[in-house]
Amino acid sequence: MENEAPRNTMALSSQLCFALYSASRAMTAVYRPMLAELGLTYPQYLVMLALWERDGRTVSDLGSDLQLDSGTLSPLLKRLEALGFVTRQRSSADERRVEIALTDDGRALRGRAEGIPARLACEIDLPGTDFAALHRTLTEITTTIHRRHSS
Amino acid sequence: MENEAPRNTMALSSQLCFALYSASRAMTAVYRPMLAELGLTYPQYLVMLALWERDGRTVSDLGSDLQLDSGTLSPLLKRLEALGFVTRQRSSADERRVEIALTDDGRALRGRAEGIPARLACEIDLPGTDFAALHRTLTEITTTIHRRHSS
DNA sequence: GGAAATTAAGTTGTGCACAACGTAATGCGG
DNA sequence: CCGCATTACGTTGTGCACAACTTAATTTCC
Repeated sequence: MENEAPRNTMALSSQLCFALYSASRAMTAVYRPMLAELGLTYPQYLVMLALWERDGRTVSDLGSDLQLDSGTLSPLLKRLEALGFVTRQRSSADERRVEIALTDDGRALRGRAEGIPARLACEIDLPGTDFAALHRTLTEITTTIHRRHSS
Repeated sequence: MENEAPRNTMALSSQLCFALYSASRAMTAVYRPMLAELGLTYPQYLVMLALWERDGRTVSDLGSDLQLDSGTLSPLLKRLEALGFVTRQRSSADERRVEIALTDDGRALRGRAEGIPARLACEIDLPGTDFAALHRTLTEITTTIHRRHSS
């Protein structure tokens, strides 16, 4: 009972942010070898997921989905283009925009990626864990932060 | 009812990993302006938290706390040394080790950082959310992944 | 005691994140 | 229609993450 101030407020292990940061990196590490088989990094995989869902988006469309700016996406998309998975083309209607479209190889990659969510779920199988609730909570935190920050 | 196959398995928004990744980045973004007042980045703040808890650790001690390797920590610790918050000194007992110790400035910084967890909690206040449960679940995921990967 | 394995840090190179800035195209108010 | 703000994308620079490698010190085992 040496101190009755709020207990452990500054302990690394008690920080929610650190738990998030650690869990996110650990999860990415599980994906890494699976994605390496496809030749993708984890952020590249997220971009491909967005494009498989809806093809032919602009850089800023993708940016608002992933909450990434052009400083991150521009070089990433150039690498995906160099890998042959997407094309980058200036819109003729609005020369400021760059349309990102899947190539045949990019579309074909989806088939090879389809097993990943299941393999992942298997690797992090935790019997007592409600992943749906976790997903909801995380999404709510994220959207709340974004809402407050943009106001 | 267009399709009875596992619904949305490949949708970006349904990926737990994406929810983790987004929440972690959003949370870090909330910290950034507060930490900027102290002159720290977020990973530097985590290292300082670890040192405030126990001073005089080696690089690999810190690495096992934060799950970071020397490739990340060595330059980060050099920057903390340049900022005047830590010293780096080869152990005389074992010349391979480098002891990281807080300077007076480094210890003093703790006082200025003490308000941060509370300010943070205020910024992401979500009435219906059980943060303790979230913390437990995230920690369990992280430790499980680490346990399985090291085996 | 000495060779070989192990451990601790550091370095190099790649790829995010993100801030700050630059450029060019578009929209818009007068 | 013209100046000016806005939008879209790109570039530059800094700082993580992480893999792969290097160097040097220590441990282990014969």
